Amino acid sequence: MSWTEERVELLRRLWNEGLSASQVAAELGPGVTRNAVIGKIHRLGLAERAKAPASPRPRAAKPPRVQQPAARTQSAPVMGNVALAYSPRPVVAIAPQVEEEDVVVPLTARVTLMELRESMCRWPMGDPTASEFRFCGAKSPIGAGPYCSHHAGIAYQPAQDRRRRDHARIAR
DNA sequence: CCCTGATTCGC
DNA sequence: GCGAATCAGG
Repeated sequence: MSWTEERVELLRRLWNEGLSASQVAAELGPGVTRNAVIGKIHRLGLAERAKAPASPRPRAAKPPRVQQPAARTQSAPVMGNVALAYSPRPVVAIAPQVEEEDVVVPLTARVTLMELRESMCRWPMGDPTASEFRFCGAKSPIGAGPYCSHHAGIAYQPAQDRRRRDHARIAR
């Protein structure tokens, strides 16, 4: 890939939005590294941003906050074609309202590609083409394999045992 | 270990 | 110009 005008503009916008280099790189698509972004940022001379907090790590949701805004203030009605409007992914994870959904073995984290670490289970969950696509994300043994113990158990089964097993639940 | 941006330097 | 490798730091 190359730094086309569009991509540079996107780079500028995202960078000025305050996204980190790695986040910008992720938005620009696979194949773009944070180094590439940082390099370009410097070449463009857009280094120091308005605010460059040293390490704005997303804070893990802490709030036992049980207070509900009595009536959520209506957000202003959006007008016009909003389909193409840029809407940055929330930098801070939404408070994990741990629904009782997947109470199955691995207390999965459900991570995005960006959030995926080497130590996390890469078991795909859901439609890879959908934006909601996530990986299991549960902790997987050090350098053991790509999956957590639960999914490893599913992935690596003796051929016989696997015959005609329930293939329905791909996302599990 | 996770991450951040900055710099260098061969290509 | 580009960006991987590296550095320095939280």
